[in-house]
Amino acid sequence: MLNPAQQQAAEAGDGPQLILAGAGSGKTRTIVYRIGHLIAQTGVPPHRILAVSFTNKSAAELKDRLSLLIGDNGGGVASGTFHAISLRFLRRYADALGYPLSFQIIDSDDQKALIKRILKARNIATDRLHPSYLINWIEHCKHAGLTPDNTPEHGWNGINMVDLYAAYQNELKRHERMDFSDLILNVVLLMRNHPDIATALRVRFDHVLVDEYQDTNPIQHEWLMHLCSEHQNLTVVGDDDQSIYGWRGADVRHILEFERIWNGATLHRLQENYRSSAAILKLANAVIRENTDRHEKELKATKPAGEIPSWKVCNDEYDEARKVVQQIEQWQSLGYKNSEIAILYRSNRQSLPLEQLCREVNIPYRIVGGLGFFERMEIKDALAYWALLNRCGDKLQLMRICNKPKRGIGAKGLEQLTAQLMASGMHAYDWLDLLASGQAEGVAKKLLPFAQLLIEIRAECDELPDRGLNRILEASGYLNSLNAMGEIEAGSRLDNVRTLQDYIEISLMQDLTPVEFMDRAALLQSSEAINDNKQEEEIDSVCMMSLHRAKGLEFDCVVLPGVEEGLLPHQRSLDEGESGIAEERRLLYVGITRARDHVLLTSARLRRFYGETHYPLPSRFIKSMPGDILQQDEPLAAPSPTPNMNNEAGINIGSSVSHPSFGEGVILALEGAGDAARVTVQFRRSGTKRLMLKYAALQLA
DNA sequence: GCGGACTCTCTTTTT
DNA sequence: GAGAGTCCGC
Repeated sequence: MLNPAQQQAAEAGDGPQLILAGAGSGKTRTIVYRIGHLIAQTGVPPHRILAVSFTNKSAAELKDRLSLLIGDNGGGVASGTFHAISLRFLRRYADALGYPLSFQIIDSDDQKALIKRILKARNIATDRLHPSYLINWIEHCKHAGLTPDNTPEHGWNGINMVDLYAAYQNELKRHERMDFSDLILNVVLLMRNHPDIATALRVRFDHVLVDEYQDTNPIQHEWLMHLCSEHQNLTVVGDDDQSIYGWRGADVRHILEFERIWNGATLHRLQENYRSSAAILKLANAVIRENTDRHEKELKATKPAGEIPSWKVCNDEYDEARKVVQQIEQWQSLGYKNSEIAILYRSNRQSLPLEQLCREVNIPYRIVGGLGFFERMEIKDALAYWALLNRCGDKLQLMRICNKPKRGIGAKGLEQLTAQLMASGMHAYDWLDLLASGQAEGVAKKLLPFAQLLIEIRAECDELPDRGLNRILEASGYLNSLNAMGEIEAGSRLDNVRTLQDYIEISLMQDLTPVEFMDRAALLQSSEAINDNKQEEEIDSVCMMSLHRAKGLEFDCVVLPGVEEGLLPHQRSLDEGESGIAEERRLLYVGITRARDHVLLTSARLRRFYGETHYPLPSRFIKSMPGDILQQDEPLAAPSPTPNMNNEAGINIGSSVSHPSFGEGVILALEGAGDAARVTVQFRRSGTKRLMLKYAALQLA
């Protein structure tokens, strides 16, 4: 079943184990077998084993495979994402941090709104401090394990950032909310500052296993340290070449220096790739080889050569979509199922033209990720109603829906309402009860019918399969307010609400409490893993998702669209310099190694982004793929030099030039001749411009 | 408080 | 280019 290296890793004894597992080398399989080995051969009780992963998808897969191997639903092995496991701990101990155990999680939308409110209250204009910059900075602190108390002073345009961090944390606490990073940080704080809790958590597990270890950030590292320092039974599996979460604070050094950090760690290497054809691996190896600062290694193919991957240059994103569709149809004719075909892009917005064309030619597709189901407005509204009805909704949720549908509460009224609610010191749902009992004053009177409705419906809730969701949405007039939005929009929103109703019914059949359902919704945010009825999977559809989301997955056929400068590598990472580019290269490597049989890369010469037109060059990564490992439909070097345009400077298409005010750029096109000659230049910083060659004062760079 | 017109930002990636 | 956020007149 396992090859010798996998078996050695799976059956290793106690103590820290580092499994360096290349793409497609049977990583998850090895982890699952190791867990099986611990239980069956070593006699470790299943519930004393903790398996940690990063994404819901890989957590779900681990669970599935464990169930297959061990049966009995994985036999009670504790598993989940860092965030989900942390939440489980916090639901038990968060009171030690001054949080009620019923705290909720704030999603990124509400987080942004909260940050904006804080900035506004302090008269800090968004052009002086951009909200998302502040959010990123705070997250950065949290990933590093810093609280407002021990964060070194940081000024930005004369603004004290640490103050804002503290204010944000206060607001969160006041609203009884934690953000995603808090989940991890707060568990660490519990373990740092509460020896009794630290001990309780530490003795809970005898073995801890971590998947995708290359993506751990310092706070997760400390989290593991606390749990494992005593028994040292930490098994980590990962691949430094697939580290793609640097922006989330992931630090490859945790895996590169694992043996130094965990004394006496045993190293296992899995380098045989069972997934991809030799031709695909050749391409992947060529790409990743260019990165420095990595474990020197090369994936070994176990499969025959197969088809050489190809690269197509397209005119624009629609032409690209057409070529992608053509390729998909060809793969279909070879007998590949849609579900074995994936389109993996760098940025979610790239899906738009692809979706459009797939719809036109009737290729069923499924978008994984993008705007998450639980992030949609109508779902957040409906959940707020439902949570208040089921006595777990909080102030933010009441504020969210108090004027949906319109109840005559505007900005002023909202302010008063918040003040009243805060002054009461009550839970939002208790306060509504108080209103219903006739204690409403001022604006609060406008909420009276709603408060009474809640009490009325609660009485029948236990009988209803969705615990009153539909009743409250109907009776409150919320559904009508959706209907008023126009047929098409209302239709899809109502569909979503109905889907939510299904999810709630499923969760109730699984005996989940309302709070547990809210947790699930907050952590999953997209709807896939919640979906037990396989309805969606029955439609055989092409998968579209970001490269980040594709990590850990595999498909027969993979399309990587947009292999261009500015997209892959992404513009934002270009600005970060070498380390940013190295991560982009790993991203491409991850993309290529998802494929078993076929890979198609595409680049567009013209691409529209927020209304602007760009003329990207092919990705620099293409240069590390010579013609014998990548079929190119176009010669890579200088795209057909245009005849001499009578310019002494020797400027041609593809020439790098510099302009006194626009800076560096690349020539995209030449037209006309002599004094009338014009050039189109794509400047690195100033965008694309069409200039008279004679006056442009361009210099060859 | 509401609705319409206007302006401006946005999306790199995820829990 | 779309959707959200802001401003203003009613």
